[in-house]
Amino acid sequence: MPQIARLARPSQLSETVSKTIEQWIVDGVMAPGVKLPTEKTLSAEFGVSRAVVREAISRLKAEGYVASRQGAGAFVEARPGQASFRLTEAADPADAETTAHIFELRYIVETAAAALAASRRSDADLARMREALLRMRTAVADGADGTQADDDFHVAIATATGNPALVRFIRFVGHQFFASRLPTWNAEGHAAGRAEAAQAEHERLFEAIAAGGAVAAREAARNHMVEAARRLGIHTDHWDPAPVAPWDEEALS
Amino acid sequence: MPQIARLARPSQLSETVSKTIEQWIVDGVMAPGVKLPTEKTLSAEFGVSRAVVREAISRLKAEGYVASRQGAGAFVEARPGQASFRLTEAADPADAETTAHIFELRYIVETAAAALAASRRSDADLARMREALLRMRTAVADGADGTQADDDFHVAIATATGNPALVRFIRFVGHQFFASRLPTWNAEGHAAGRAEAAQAEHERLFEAIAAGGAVAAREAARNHMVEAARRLGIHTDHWDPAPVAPWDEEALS
DNA sequence: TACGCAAAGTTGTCTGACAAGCAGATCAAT
DNA sequence: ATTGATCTGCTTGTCAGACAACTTTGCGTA
Repeated sequence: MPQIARLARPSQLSETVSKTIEQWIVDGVMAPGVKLPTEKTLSAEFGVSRAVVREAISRLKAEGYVASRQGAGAFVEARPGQASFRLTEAADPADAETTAHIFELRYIVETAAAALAASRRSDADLARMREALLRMRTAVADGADGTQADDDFHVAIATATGNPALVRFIRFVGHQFFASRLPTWNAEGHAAGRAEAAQAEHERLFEAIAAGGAVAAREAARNHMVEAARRLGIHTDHWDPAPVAPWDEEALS
Repeated sequence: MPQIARLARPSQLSETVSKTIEQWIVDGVMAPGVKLPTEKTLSAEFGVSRAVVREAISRLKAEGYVASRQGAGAFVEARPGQASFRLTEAADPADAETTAHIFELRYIVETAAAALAASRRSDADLARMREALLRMRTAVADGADGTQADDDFHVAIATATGNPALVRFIRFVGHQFFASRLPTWNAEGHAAGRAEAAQAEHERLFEAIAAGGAVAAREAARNHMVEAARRLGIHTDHWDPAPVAPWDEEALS
């Protein structure tokens, strides 16, 4: 069955206006902190109604490029890091290749996070991981749905890194690809032993992090992500194996 | 001089509506592909004008959570990966700690990208890197601004990975933190030898990638990112050193 | 010079109208 | 029975106007 592509719709005026202003900002034509032209001016210049301009500015606000103050105007956001980021182009299909690329990025970040979690985790972090692990153990034993516990386990690892940007990224990707955990945890996954295999990987990952072994944690996470990819039919041969090395763990303290 | 916090403004109605609907989506109350209530219904339910609802939906569209079709309605986006991601909370100040966290994430991704670029790069990729390198060489010689060439060099490396998600991420973060390159390339940076030092790091990174050495590329990128962080006053002692190991490079082919 | 106030300007919200497109039902032709 | 055409009702996209809430500017007074 060939992938049926979505029929393209004409862009809305508000999207066109929004993209144009975004380009001004990205190209540096409008610098951070600078005030945008008034809605009245933009309406006249673009030849559209004020409502269209307002919707365009709403888009820019949602994307973090612009902040507005009633009575004062709309300003280019000056704080770096506020703009939003998308893993894909709007026109990208939800195909296997796109998913594989994102999964590779996820692999890079999650293996690094595991190593960091091993060296930075607190008792509270470990308790959080343990709790999620227990829920997954129960799910395996009962043939039940462990996807949420699986997600929570990964977020707990990210939390142990103490880096909010990492937490936000891992949480975001985990949610966007929540469906990727279904083949592991659905009835078929249980019957085929995939849930049990995933759980063994989780247990190993947890042991490494609890033991404070950054190298072991990295390797356990790497293995888990590779196996997870395999369960989804994603090829991983060309992924960076993130080499395992003799390691001086005292240097991490 | 203490950081002066922005005075909080009341949320706009459209933002409140938008955040509420986003929560429905994130919590799974509204599943991917499902049709949102009509604008008329949302307007009545939230007790706001239709214009506010439209602005809220414009926000959700900008964030990739929703796609609308004229005459049909607005639908929860079914394709994973379309939603947008922000590295920070809207209320986060643009302080050094936030920047450091983001820099660490960038470090993780860019060091991995360098290793991948070394094993996957094409002649065209190398030409692109060389071109950017040459522009930076000229900037060092002339005491000129090399920030754009610096950015282009990093994007060329990301491009060599062949992973569009990596390219998008590195390009995005590079643009958001464009200002982080100024201390290297401004007059003071030239006078203090920072531009020259950065360029030496770039040259080493390029040599490793050109030679196809994933381990050497990783180490060169790691060193460059750590030095770049130091130039910005960011502490890197607790960063994952991404160990260098004896490596079987045949396994990468 | 500093403060208070008014006026002008700007964003936020509401309302109403019409255009453009979609979904579903119905009917006719094959 | 299936396909194509047409119609109707509904929904989103855009426009215009009005008013509320807030900000900025300019002027007058102490």
